[in-house]
Amino acid sequence: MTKKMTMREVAKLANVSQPTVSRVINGNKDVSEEIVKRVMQVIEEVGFVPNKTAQTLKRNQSKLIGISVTEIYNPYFVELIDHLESEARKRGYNIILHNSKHNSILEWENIQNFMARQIDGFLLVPTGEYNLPRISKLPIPSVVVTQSIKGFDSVGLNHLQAGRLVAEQFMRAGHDTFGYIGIDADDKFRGFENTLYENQMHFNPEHFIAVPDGESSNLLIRKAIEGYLEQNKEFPFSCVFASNDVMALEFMKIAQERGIRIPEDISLIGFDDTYLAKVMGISSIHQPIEEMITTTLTLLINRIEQEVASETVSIQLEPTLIERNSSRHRRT
Amino acid sequence: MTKKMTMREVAKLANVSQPTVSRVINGNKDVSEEIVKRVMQVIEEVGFVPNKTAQTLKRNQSKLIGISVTEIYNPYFVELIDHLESEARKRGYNIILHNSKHNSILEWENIQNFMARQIDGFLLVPTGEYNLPRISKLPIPSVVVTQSIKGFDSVGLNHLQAGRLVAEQFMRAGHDTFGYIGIDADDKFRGFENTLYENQMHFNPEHFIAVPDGESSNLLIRKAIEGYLEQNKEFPFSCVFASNDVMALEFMKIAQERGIRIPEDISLIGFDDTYLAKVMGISSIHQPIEEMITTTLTLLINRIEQEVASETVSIQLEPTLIERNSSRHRRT
DNA sequence: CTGTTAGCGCGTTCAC
DNA sequence: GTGAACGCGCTAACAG
Repeated sequence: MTKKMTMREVAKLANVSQPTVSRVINGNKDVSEEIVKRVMQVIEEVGFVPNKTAQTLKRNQSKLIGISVTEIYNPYFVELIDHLESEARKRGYNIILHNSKHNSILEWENIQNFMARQIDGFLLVPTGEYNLPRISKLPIPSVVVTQSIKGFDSVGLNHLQAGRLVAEQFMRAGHDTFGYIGIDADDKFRGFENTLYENQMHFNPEHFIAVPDGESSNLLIRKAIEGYLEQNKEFPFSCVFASNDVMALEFMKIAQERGIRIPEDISLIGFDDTYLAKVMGISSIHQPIEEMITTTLTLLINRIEQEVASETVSIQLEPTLIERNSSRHRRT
Repeated sequence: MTKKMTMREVAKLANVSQPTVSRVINGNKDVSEEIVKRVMQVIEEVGFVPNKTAQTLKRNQSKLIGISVTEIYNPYFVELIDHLESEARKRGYNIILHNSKHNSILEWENIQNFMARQIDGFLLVPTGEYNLPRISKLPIPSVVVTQSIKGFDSVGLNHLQAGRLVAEQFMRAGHDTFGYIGIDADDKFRGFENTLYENQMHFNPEHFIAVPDGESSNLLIRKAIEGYLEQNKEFPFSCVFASNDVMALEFMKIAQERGIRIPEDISLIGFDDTYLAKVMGISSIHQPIEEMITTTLTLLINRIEQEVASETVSIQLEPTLIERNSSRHRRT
């Protein structure tokens, strides 16, 4: 256990002044080769690493970006975080991850902590509307990911279009009774429903399997679906759209246990196109995660570096439907 | 966008000196009620949050714990991170997450970054032995999780015992040809193999399906298993132990595609007891994650707070076998 | 080219 | 009880 080194100690060992060490580290050209070599030598030997916390204080920027997600048991968010970390690193930033667990109070605590840690800006998968007003008053920029919100910088998916893609696919395959599994009647549901209406089809509200809001707990999802089955004896539809892959997977398992064949008896399409869908052969709406991350980061970093507060930007990316076995069946 | 506040500005607004604000925030008793109220009032109004980066500099402790994992696509690590975050928060610490992606170079960079960010200590799921010597020379404490390493503070699972449990279960069910899917002949494999030998059974080395080291990529795992099948026409064993749930799941999928029934034709036991195993009904070795986290954090925080360098501690937790459908079949 | 000086926001002596 | 002065490790401005 060697001691923690400071620039002053390095300076002493190299027989130079402390600011000179700073110049060497920051690649300032105005230092003689001779001294650069001497200083680097010492740095190597003692394993000196500059104290970013002091740099932050001095430069008034931490090169830290916060990300607050609502949960991490949904593999979609894991992918998001993973890509974000790599991409941010490439651009010279580190990330601080916080999980709000669908809890607005916790979300606000997380953001306070972001502020305390002097992050330069943050990304947010919001728990709801609750904190948005205060967030917009914060002295640092933020971008909402996954959803697009008016009046906020945000990068999301065109959920209406996603619902439309699914509806069209189901209709094309000859279905005329439709099911939905999700938390509430959000945009992806509306896109789904509207498209059906536009085509003289009908979505029966009783075919909506409502899952309680909160973490993607397999148990809760299972309960919701089984509860639904108890009331209805069987699934009164020939195809179903699940609002995320975790729900789709759980539906598939329950169907299998009951001897319901997928896709022959019921076609299934999920959402997020996570590895769960890939492994299990579940058709799913693909979100362009990488594009989403690069777009989001570019936007955020622009806000950070040019403090000019211009109009808020709300970007929508386009979904695509990845077809796999779970919906490869044509009804006749 | 209000401006970022400092103690000095709060002090001015409350007509007190900056140190007084500091006292109020840190709950110092020697401040008159009157002033406490006045200062708190201002703090509320302007939304002041103390700058932790300055506190870190002054106090020489950041209340930050680093965690470096080798991957995050294995749900086991996600659970680990999630529990760690909550538990650390309870104890007044935040965490910084880094992913080494099974890359020792990256791992070292991550650790350097930890140092730069002034973390107080860190947890490590090591990529291998490569960085261990330098890590032990660092001026801050660290604890290895998931494995127990001699000469290091570490908290791991008794992998030998885990392998033993699986072997015993398979033998009890009447199997006499055994398969294994994993990266190399690690402890869990050795425990498995040894137990077989002790019982006059034989593990045929050709029944070892080797998966390349690296991220738990479903694709790589699939390739490895399919490659094995090509060479052997069929699986030459009636039961198989997979060294993590991701591999177990992939094996199960491939078996299903080939019409091999699980558990009737082949019994399957996985490792980590993640939600993948739960959802898919795969038997699995359970790691007591919560106990592991609390033990690890207690150890690390002790090291942080009492700088007395005593003997290194190496703790092994006991695994349990969770039986599900994938191994519920008795051979006769 | 290099060293001296000042100050980022905060906590911690010290006087008063 | 409260304020003035100092310093944590670093960068930036200015001398020389």
